[in-house]
Amino acid sequence: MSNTQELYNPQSVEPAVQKYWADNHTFKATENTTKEKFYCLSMFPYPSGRLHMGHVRNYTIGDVISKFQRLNGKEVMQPIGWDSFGLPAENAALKNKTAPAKWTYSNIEYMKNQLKMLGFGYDWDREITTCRPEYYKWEQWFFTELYRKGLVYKKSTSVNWCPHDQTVLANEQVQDGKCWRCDTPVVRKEIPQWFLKITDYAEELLSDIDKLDGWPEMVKTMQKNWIGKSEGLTIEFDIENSNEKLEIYTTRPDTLMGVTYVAVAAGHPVAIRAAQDKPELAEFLKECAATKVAEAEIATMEKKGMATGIYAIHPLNGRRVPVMVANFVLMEYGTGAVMAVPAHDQRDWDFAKKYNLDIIPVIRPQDKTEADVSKEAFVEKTGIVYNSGEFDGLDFHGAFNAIADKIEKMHKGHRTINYRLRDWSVSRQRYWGTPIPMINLDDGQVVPAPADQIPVILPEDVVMDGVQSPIKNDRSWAETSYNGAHALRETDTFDTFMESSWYYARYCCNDFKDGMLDPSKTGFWLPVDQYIGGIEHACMHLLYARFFHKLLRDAGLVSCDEPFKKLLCQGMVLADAFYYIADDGSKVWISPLDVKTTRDEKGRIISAVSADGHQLIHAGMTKMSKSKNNGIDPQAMVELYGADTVRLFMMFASPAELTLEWKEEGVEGAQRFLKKLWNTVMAMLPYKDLKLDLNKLTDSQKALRRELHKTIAKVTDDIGRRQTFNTAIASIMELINSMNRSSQETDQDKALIIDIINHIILMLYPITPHICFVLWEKLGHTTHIDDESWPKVDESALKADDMLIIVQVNGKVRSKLSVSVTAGEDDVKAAALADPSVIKHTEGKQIRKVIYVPGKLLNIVAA
RNA sequence: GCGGAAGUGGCGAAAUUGGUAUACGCGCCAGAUUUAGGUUCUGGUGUUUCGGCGUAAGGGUUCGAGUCCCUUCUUCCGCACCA
Repeated sequence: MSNTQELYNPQSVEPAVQKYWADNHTFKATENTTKEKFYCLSMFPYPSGRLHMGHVRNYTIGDVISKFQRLNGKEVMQPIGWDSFGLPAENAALKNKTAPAKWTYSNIEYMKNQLKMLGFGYDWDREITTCRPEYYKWEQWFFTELYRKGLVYKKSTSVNWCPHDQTVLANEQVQDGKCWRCDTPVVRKEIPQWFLKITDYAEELLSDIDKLDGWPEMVKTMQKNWIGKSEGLTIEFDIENSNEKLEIYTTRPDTLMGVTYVAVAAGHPVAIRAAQDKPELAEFLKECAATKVAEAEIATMEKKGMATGIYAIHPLNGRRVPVMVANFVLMEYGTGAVMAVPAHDQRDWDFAKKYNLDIIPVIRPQDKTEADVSKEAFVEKTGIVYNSGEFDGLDFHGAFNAIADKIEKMHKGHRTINYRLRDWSVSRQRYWGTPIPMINLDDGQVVPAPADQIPVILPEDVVMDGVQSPIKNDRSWAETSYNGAHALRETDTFDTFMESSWYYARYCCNDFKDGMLDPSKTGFWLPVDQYIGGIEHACMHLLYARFFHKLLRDAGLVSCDEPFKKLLCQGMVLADAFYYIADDGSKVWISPLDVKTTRDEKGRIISAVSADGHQLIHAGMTKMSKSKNNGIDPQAMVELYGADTVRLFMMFASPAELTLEWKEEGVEGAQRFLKKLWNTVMAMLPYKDLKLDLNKLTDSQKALRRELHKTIAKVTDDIGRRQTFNTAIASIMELINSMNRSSQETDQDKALIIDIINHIILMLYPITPHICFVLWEKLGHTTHIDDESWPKVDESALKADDMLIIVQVNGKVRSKLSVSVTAGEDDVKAAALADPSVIKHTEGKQIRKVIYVPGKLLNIVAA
């Protein structure tokens, strides 16, 4: 390499290319009807202050897909915005003695520049910031519309309550059952909240999952399970010496005759009434209220219960069964009461053993006369009913129907389709969110805010006290009037999932002033062709957005049934974590950037030492986090290696759906690849105008050109269909390796290499756009690479004269034969049987069978 | 607890429809270049008693299994107020 040759310097290349894109509005999307549209969307970031590697991974994937589709002739819209309401802003405001709004806006400014440094092709004219009234006013308007349609209601539900601060806590703010601010034990408390009737759409949300061809199976399965449709029976139990009824729901009516007790939630009216004259029960109800409102918490805690002293009457056999209060029964699910069949439900069995309740088996295995329930419950649905009088001998379905018929005839219940999905509680008792546009009149009536009071503006210049929302503290904010009468505004704000449920639609018309959405624009762009985000959103965000989309459709604002055609869920970003134990016994975590490792001959890490000389323990690869001090700052990486290197590494190191392990050596490898590419192009520049004559190719030139076109086919398929970006890059690397090994003597050789280089640069452009932009220019092209087309496969180049046949004997590879593509099965068989290695392994044996997979493999079965 | 994934060399991974296990990269080893270190270049790199054996463990289907079926183990993600 000559000293005068220009070196690869991403720090000068990248800002220049980014400036060109900004000046020329290269990535502006218009409703250009001559091209097919492609809407590519990455989940918008919460503006936490700085971009993290998870963002960079998400947005790199989105940008690669966008630039690929662009070269494939699509009108691509790739927008970006800020999911800017939320809890962290309140905490940060308190810590930094500022206001959530101010903190949020300055974060947005900072992060916007970080996004620009990475070369993402966003249409910045479509930017959305959800905490701006121009955005949330439409959300408020829409909510009042839903209220008028009867899709909004108010009911009481449990929240985490800190008795000391007199405030509601998020699950995140409850640590070990205590308030994170004051360490007071947290209790559950019932407060009235606004709900959206997502259950009205449960059936459609479930059945439309089958339309989502472009979604990963696992996400669809998770959503189906989340919605949790079941068919069962609602049954009324009479209460002894009372007119009250106890309503329960079961999916196992076949076991009804085995009910030995009924369990109710601690908040159930029957439990509360029973506790009035039983102090120990009242004490137990209090204990039950002392847990967090998280399902995982409740499902894994010790199951506890207490008898109420009340008895229910079995609707079929009249048996007196005790009513128990159980800490694992939730008021939020179903009716807040369950029937218990300890013989055929493991949780009921454990509970019955613990509290000495009867266990009566009523289902036996098909091949036995009795079920053994002495050690565990018999939970199979495949058994036969017994001990159940007239229902004896029936199977699950037979018993289900017979018992359901009987209960319905007795007017003691009815068949019910039930969903695990619960209505969406949208009220939050926090400040930094969209004010709920409802008004409480002095006479107790609640009405939606009239159109002329929308937007209900959230004041931005506030002082946080760390406990109570400023709009709850400031009564004057709530003061309003309704039809001339005095009234008070709702001071709760919306769940932030509200904003993220429709932002994708607003991007189509972010400056539209006459309504929430412009149907002519949403009709053009929607549905989103490709959505990209983390798997952690599989159930909640993606389900809420699908629900909202159907609400928007029913309001005539969008015209399709589903918002996201294709979905890609990217994996987390991990990094090495190292620590040493300090004198006080605590772990001191050292950033992987400050650790020196030594390896043995195999490359295993044998020791790790920190910059200040501490021997470190390697805790393995874990999710990047503050607590383990293993977060890698994307900006520092871009400054050190350049955006193209960071992007290349991210796309190459693992498939998009799997976790990505951040390794400095790997990043260096990506940079080495780009340097080599740069140097190769520089060295070939003098020959850039040589033309390839396809009629005069030698055999080895034909072979290399075949490899080029095979690579084009593979990269096109890998990026466009399979979305396996890592293998696309690997095959480009293989092509470069072959090219470097090839002869470079003649003008034809050099012309072929120039041809290959031009194709490689086009294929790498979606991944490493800056270097490709510059190299394309240097190769003398008169148009910019942004305006080029994706390379096409020349089918004639793929034709080969020979093919490789794998020859196996009894399934083990014994030989590889190169035969003419015209060879048939008999030719291949004859050649294989003449092969010395095959002869050696078939000697003295009889050939029983020969299996031929045309053009690929021949297996000789010999014994 | 419930629901969803993942497990292949020293490491990240590849093998797309049941048909060559380990492509590509990292690391490591050796050599060349360099005053030295780094850089760069070239070659090697699952294991082995050289028959084989090898895809978390065990079993099964098949001419043929990383891939399909059954059992078990381990790790990760979500569980409704973090976003």
